[in-house]
Amino acid sequence: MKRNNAQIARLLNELADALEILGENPFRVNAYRKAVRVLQDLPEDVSDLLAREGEKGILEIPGVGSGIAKKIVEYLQTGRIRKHDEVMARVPSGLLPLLNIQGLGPRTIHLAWKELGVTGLEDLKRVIENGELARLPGLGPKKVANILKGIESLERTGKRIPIGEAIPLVESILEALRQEAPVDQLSPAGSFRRMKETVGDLDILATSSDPARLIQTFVHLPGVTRILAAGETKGSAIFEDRYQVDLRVVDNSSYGAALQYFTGSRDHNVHLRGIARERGLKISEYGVFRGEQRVAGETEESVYSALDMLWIPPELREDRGEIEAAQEGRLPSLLELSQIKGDLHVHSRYSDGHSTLEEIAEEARRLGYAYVAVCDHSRTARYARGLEIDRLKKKLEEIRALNERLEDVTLLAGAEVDILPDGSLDYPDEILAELDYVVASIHQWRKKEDLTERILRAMDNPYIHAIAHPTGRLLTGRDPYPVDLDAVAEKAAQTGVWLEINAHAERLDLNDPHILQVRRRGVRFVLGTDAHHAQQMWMMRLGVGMARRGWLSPEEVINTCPLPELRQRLQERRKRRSSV
DNA sequence: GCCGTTTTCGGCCCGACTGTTTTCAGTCG
Repeated sequence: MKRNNAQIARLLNELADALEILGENPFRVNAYRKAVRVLQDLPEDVSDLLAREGEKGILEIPGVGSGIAKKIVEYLQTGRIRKHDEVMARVPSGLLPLLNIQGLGPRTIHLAWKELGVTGLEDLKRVIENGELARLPGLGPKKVANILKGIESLERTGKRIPIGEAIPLVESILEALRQEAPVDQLSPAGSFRRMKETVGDLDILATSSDPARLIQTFVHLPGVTRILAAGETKGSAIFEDRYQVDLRVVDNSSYGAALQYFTGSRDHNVHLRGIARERGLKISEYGVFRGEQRVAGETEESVYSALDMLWIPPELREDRGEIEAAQEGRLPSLLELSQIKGDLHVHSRYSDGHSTLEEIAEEARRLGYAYVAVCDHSRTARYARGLEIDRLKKKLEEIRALNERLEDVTLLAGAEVDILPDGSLDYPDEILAELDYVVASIHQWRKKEDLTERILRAMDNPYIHAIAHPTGRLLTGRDPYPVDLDAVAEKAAQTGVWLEINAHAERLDLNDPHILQVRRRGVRFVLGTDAHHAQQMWMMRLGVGMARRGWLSPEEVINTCPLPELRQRLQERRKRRSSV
């Protein structure tokens, strides 16, 4: 996210928190939160936008009207937002984080503050312990116990879950429910189904001949450490002290409406509801209604169709233009996992991977791939047992020999070559020329170093095909390194270098906002799992998820090519550069 | 605070669940 956008989003979010605790009009609070989400998603820094188009450009950001536009401009000019300062002066800052406690909302925080003088977490724990909180009107022992558990849960984890971590859990739950309970239809929903890079709660939707029994089975599955709710239509449980999973059971006639509703995103649904209202329709999780009459709901297709639009793939449902595209019949034909012909970034035992070439080939065959590129680290990457040239040559020989024996799958001799501080590459050109496929990447950099120039220079080398994990971010813990992605994308389009969508669960780099930012420049993308064990090659589906969220069609992704075409393209890149 | 092919004012998604209630408020998604 752009720096000014991130800062303004943070201030507006604080402002929203504080106003909520003060009891301000919830719609106003919501307007701030909406602006926060839009700013976080905006591909351009608002200062650039202001410089280029003036305040009118700011006003064109959806969800930003005159009030918030003024605050954005004020921040850019003074570094502050007066309204934020004023409101923050009225609310103890220690109260804001309390909104993250499950079971505790703004009304109760307000009450505890005004009645008991609570100004932070320590105060809150005190009035829970001494029983004061439970004596407030509307509260009682059970609510307070619930809040206490919310505090414990937040102190234990509180973090969003990477999608790659959620997938095995959700699939094991779905499997268990199919085996042990009366289920008919069953699907994940929520941000998990939209393949967001991190998910909060996990949502599952089902139909059943015996909903009560299904819900009871669910909340008593192995792994459940706490039951939050178990009603007629909804069960909610914490798995392994960490993952909240909600199961909702609905009637077959409203399954599609419920799936649509619980898949979200919230912004997508709000937008849909607005369109429904204009047409005298009402959408709920039970269906689409005209007055009392249900006009759609059995399938998701029927819901979208009732609003005169095409069914929208879940990965697009973020209110980023997909609704307009669906109305105008111009939704993209999205990349599918089944179209991926090979993995173009896997490590072997030669460097820091754990699988042999045979094991990698076998897994590729099992996944139905035609090829897989084994890209081990180059010599400078000593921490990762990067290959000296003699070992690289030995690997080349082994790959050639193995390819003689392999029938369905071809191994491509590759390397993940470090881009050195001066922008040169970690192997000489004559060595790179012997390799089928070369990705270049940065693993070491100085604090505050702007890496743009280094990457741009590397792209002048005719022997590299792609830039691996172009922003260097790690999903949990490390921000992107300072790099001007627009400049990189522009050069990539010029030179025919591809940009990697690194599908590793800990990276997802590029992610969907990055992809949306750069794809309009006409760059091509390549997917690689960066697997360090053959068993990690399943993560390709995470990369496909990012690509779909980035609106990519198969033509934009190199590894949808069959092997002969891929070889041709690999050669073209080298010819193209040498003829310039 | 935002927004507008019925609106520049009056809406803004809305239902489930729980706990505290004696008909509903708070929280959540």
